[in-house]
Amino acid sequence: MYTLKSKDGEARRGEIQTSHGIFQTPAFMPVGTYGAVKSISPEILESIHAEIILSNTYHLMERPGVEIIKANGGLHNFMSWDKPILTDSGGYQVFSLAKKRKITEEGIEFNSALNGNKLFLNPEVCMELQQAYGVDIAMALDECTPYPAEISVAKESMHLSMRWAQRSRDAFQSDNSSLFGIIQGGVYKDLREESLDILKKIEFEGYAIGGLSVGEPKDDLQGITSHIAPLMPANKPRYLMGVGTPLDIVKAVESGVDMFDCVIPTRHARNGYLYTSEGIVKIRNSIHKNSLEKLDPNCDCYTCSKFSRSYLHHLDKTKEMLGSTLQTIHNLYFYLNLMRNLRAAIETGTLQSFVKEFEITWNNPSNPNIDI
RNA sequence: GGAGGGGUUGGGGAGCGGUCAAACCCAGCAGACUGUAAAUCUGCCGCCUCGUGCUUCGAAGGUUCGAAUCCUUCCCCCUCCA
Repeated sequence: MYTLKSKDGEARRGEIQTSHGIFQTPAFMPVGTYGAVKSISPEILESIHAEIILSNTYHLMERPGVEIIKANGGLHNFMSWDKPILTDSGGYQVFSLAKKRKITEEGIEFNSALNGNKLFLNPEVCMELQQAYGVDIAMALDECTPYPAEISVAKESMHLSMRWAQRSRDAFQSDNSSLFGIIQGGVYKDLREESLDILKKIEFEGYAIGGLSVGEPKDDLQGITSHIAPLMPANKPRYLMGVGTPLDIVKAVESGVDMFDCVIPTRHARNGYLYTSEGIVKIRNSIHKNSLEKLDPNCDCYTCSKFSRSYLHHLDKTKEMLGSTLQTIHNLYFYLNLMRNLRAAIETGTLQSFVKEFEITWNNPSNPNIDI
């Protein structure tokens, strides 16, 4: 499934084969929680060269429900996207919907936010759902350990995730899709190593680092990632879940991570927070009201090639749907383009200088337009 | 001409003797957002020398310890009847 094409330091340039085609790594997966990347169509996704997207097992289970997706011929057909799809298991919802769920050894009980119905998710159900959706990459059910967590709590939580990982593996049977295990262990390196060892013994088609970017300091995010990524199997994909800012991603690629997903480009786009070659542009701010400039003079995306900042500002202020669409196109283009540039840098062995250059804009406290 | 109802801080609109610089919504200004309960949320939004400070609720008088709130006159607006 994974083919390594070249390396530059720890960084890896590769590609991953799925039954819905190949995608290049390092890869960024736009998030389409409910089977749609918010505000843009699959056609647009293809036009900005998205090669794989992420969707969500739990949210799709709640709405529209697995039966409707099955009746539509699977998730690809349902949403008319014929490239690879990865689904998160719902493990993150254990964390983000903390007030609405109960965790036991057996699984997770959710109280639906929609109608109060009791929903139940355990590794077996979770695997069954993801296989019924027909996704290319399924994730093991895990508990995303919150931050901060005492070492004893993080350890117990990690071990639960590992038992669930074994059950996920046992329940997952498929010839044309893959299952990834998820490393937990909070900000504790020894727990992370232990978690990885357990998962390696179980054997998955890929391995993910979970439970990061949940509020921990940047040093922990980078520290844990750079520590654990190089220890992950070299012949399989490495996926850092839920990360992150452009700088987070660049750093993690340097550490040898292959796959990313994050709501930042899409959610921030809808909130008028846009990534450009010069830093952040908050298009909602009044300073852009009269600007005839392009959003990013160095960007080739549809939004930047056709519209002025004052138009984007206007769309955002009037809450026109087109504003969300154009801004999402731009932010995703920025992310996908960044991944392209990273891949090219690894291929040519110039990642170090690429990162240095990147940090001039994105890791410079004296630049007001950044997001460290 | 007759009968009623109104005029409140940018707009809409509460308040109807003290707890009112005055709810709430919109607009405006800024901030947040990392495996999406998020096209969402938070803060600010009369003035200043920032305080038991000042000036506000159509205008001017009055009652009262105290008025956006009660009374009088005036000026506008709206509805209905002629």
